[in-house]
Amino acid sequence: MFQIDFASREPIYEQIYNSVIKLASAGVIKSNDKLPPVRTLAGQLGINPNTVVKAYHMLENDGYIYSTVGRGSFLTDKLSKNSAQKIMAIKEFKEAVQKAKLFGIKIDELLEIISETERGGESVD
Amino acid sequence: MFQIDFASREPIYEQIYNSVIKLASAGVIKSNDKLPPVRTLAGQLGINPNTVVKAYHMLENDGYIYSTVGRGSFLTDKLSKNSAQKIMAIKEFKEAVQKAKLFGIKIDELLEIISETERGGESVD
DNA sequence: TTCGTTGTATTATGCTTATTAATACAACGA
DNA sequence: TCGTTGTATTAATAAGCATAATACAACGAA
Repeated sequence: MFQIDFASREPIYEQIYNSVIKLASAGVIKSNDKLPPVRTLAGQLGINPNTVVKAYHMLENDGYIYSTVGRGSFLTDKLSKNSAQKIMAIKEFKEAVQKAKLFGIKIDELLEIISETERGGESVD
Repeated sequence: MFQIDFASREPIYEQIYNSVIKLASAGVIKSNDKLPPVRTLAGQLGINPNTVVKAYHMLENDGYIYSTVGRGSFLTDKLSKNSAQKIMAIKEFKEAVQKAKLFGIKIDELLEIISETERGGESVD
């Protein structure tokens, strides 16, 4: 479910953080769902448990998950499928398209950028 | 003229690089304008000359400035106001795509938004 | 209660990158 | 010639990321 790009400049703990948001946004995981235990996820990804801990702490700090010793880490409802953040992202994308148009950037260029991003980005499934 | 955020995760040399593009985009600096000498800028920003050198080298590599020993560093015409704005717009568009991806927005949705924008913008009557 | 599960905390280490430091050299123009 | 300025080099320092190895604390089930 989680996938890490070790070549990326983006820190692993941040990739995990983003993965949780992506998975929640895509509806793959939902409120109150349990995340993999730190040791388990670390094992699956072949990384150090501390790195997972760091990501989980960030998520908890931001109110996206809550953790209890002995039970595990669970999604809050802050990351429901149609969150305000998703709406914001769409809005910002629209603005970026407008601005690009304003400066005479061709549609083909935008499409090219999107497909580049697609190739470069990590897949989440 | 240049401003650095020491708290930012973005490296200083990268901030300088982006500053030059932004300044050109805003028309504050123009083609053939001279940039501050590395030692001067380093002094003003309170950083090491090598850091400025790194930024200037990147800019030169990308064809945005040209440098001559004894004379200084100057803007090329690749960074005229319009092209600088275009470069900025592309950067912002890339960021918007990344963010959209983060929240699980599908490519099809992005394409749809683009074509909507296209339809809306072409209605000239 | 015991025991496995799981989050949390700590300390040390290695690695990479960013930045600084201190010089020296080379080319340009007045 | 001499000040200005870009370039090059080598070393040292600092910060962030990740690993390693443990230990402790709380929860729930048997």
